[in-house]
Amino acid sequence: MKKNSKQNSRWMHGKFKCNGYRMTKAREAILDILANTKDHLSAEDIYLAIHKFYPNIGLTTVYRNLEMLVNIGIVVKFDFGEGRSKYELSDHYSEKGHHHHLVCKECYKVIDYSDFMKDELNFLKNTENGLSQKYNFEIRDHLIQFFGICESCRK
Amino acid sequence: MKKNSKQNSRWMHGKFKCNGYRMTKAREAILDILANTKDHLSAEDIYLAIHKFYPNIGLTTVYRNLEMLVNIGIVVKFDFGEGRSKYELSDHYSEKGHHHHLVCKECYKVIDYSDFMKDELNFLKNTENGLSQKYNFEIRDHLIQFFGICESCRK
DNA sequence: TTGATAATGATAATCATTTTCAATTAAGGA
DNA sequence: TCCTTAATTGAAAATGATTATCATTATCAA
Ligand SMILES: [Mn+2]
Ligand SMILES: [Mn+2]
Ligand SMILES: [Zn+2]
Ligand SMILES: [Zn+2]
Repeated sequence: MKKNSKQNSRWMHGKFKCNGYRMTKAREAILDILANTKDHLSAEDIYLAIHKFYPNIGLTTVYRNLEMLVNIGIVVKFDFGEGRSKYELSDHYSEKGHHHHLVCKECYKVIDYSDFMKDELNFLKNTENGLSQKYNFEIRDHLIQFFGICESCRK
Repeated sequence: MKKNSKQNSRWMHGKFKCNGYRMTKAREAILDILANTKDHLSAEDIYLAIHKFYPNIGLTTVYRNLEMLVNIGIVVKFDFGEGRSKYELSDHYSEKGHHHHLVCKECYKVIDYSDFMKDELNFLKNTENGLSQKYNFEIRDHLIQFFGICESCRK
């Protein structure tokens, strides 16, 4: 596992405790993997990565913990159309910060972008206000994705 | 099935033929169901609806045809986080026109909206231009969804 | 150190979606 | 209308991701 395992476990400890959860090796390891990749990983990807260091942590545990981490808002789950979910640290806990995705319909490559966020914010502020009012719907999150063909698939 | 089966089959015929596909009872029926609902239906929903009129059309056929209809752009497939895909006539072939969705995280109710499309268009034009240029990515579609809590789940 | 209980792992079960393959059918020309 | 042929279909089995079970283990506040 990477260098900053210790730090991670520390700042997470609080978050976990106040939700009635315990800090375990598996959770530490999952967060570590996610904190040290720029990719969007499947449950199995994470399982395999962890398996090298902790061969006794099972795929089931990875699934269970990912669900929990998604619930408390530390991890985000995505469906890019591949037939299995991909996970990533949520904006607030990631170096990436708030961002969205370009998804290649051909090879499923995913590109993070955080350009034009000023425009987005502007658009969302107005739209979210209007929608939540009109439909009496309390908006919590938004999902924005662009689908198309990536550079290498175009050649 | 509903009244306008005949019309549907007619305007579709052309689209199918020029793609090398044939017009079959199953396809006619699927389009009929989709054209006459405001809901977002799962493959099984569609299968069950068809089954009343054509008890010999199987779920497999529904899946196969939905995939084909998605490929030629007549139907759109959505993942609202429920664990199974939902289908809807694509904007161009639906009375709804271009729209997006509010999805309740609690009960998975889906609300169609087509408000603030002027703002959206404005935002997208600029953003899509910038992104496709910067990442050398040919944008084909966009997905915008708002997640939150619906009126009845809030009570 | 200990007790209550959260968490785990191996396994089996679910469940949506696909694959297989032999039988059927749509469509265009004779 | 009749034929030919390739597209389409249905039943059944297979796949593959995710979840449920349950006995065992680990965490952590007291
Ligand atoms: Mn990302
Ligand atoms: Mn819709
Ligand atoms: Zn690609
Ligand atoms: Zn709801």
